[in-house]
Amino acid sequence: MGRVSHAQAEENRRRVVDTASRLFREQGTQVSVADLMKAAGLTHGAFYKQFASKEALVDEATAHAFAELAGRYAEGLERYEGRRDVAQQVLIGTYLSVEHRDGPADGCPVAALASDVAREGGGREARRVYTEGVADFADFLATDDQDGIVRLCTLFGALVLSRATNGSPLSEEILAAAHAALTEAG
Amino acid sequence: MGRVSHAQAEENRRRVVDTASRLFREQGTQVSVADLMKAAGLTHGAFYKQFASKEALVDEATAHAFAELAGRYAEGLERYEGRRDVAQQVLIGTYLSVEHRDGPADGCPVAALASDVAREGGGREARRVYTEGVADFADFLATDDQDGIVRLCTLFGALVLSRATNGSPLSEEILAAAHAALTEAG
DNA sequence: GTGTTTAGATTGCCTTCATAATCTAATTCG
DNA sequence: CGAATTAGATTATGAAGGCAATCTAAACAC
Repeated sequence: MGRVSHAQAEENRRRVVDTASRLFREQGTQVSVADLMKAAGLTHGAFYKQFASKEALVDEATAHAFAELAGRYAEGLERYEGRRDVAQQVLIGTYLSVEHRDGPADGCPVAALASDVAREGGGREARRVYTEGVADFADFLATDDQDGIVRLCTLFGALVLSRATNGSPLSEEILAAAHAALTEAG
Repeated sequence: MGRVSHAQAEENRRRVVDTASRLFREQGTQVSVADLMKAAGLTHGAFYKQFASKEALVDEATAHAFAELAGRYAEGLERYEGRRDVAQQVLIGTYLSVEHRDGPADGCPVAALASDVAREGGGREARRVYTEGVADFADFLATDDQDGIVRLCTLFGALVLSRATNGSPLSEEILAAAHAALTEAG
């Protein structure tokens, strides 16, 4: 109840950010501070000792999610030793999987946060981080004869549409069609 | 202000649905009943004389938005006398315009409602209507040598990403890149 | 070890939400 | 014209929202 060690407090803070970054991706940034803190195993009153406002947390959680994503494809590039086309194909395969569709919480923040970022005010940190993440992702997806931006649109669009149509067979058709298109002329 | 004529009441109801379909596309389905009714020129108390619940209105407004969309490309097909490729190119041009990016309120519901529909419960009417709309849209976009689903993913993905990155030059780059890709091998 | 600091809990404030009941006036129907 | 109906306004209710003040106990500094 009372106080807790510096180390513990920092770990708690990290857990709040991590939980937020997952919950925001899953349910949107409008999840309540109370629900969020409950999910992190704390009470909502503890929140404002660590964060200035909910907005500040949204910014921080967004950055956290994008840092994770950046790490993931840096890791992929490293594993395939600069064979970028192979790393791309592997990523596309997992990106367009039903697991990714059904698990937005630890999935791509570009897909999960698109509408929240779009509806936020224009001058926000979250938007800057998001835009940077989109640019990096597009760079990663570029091929010799195809624009990375266009490939990202297709990849991203397929995931978001498959989520919105989930429950209908169309959802899987979307994943399959986009996968085929993105792997043929890679 | 007491009662109002049958005709007036029906027109009011229509205005509420229409306002809702615009506001939901612009700000998401979590806009409050009070704000919605104020925008429609009525008080929030009047709402429940016409609609069973907010959920019911979401369903109805979603269907309304999609009916409008269906009308729009039916009209396009008609205007170009079955020249489907021409109708497609015209639609793609307006779809990937900055006007469409900046005006979600009377824009494509597939793009505007994607995340709201995805986060709604699975068994909802809005989701069924949405899925049907996606299928129809994909059919409309198909070409001889390209899958309509994939083209829809690219088109839709570009618009949503350009909205989320709006304010950065990347936003316009996305629109331009997708436009080029979708018009070259049409 | 004593005193200060502080993480987290508890509680409360004020706003906003969806929904409902009551009130009011006008329209519709006989 | 008069009675019944009803659209919309007003007001109420209870839940949930963000945020802040206070409380408490443990961790640190000395």
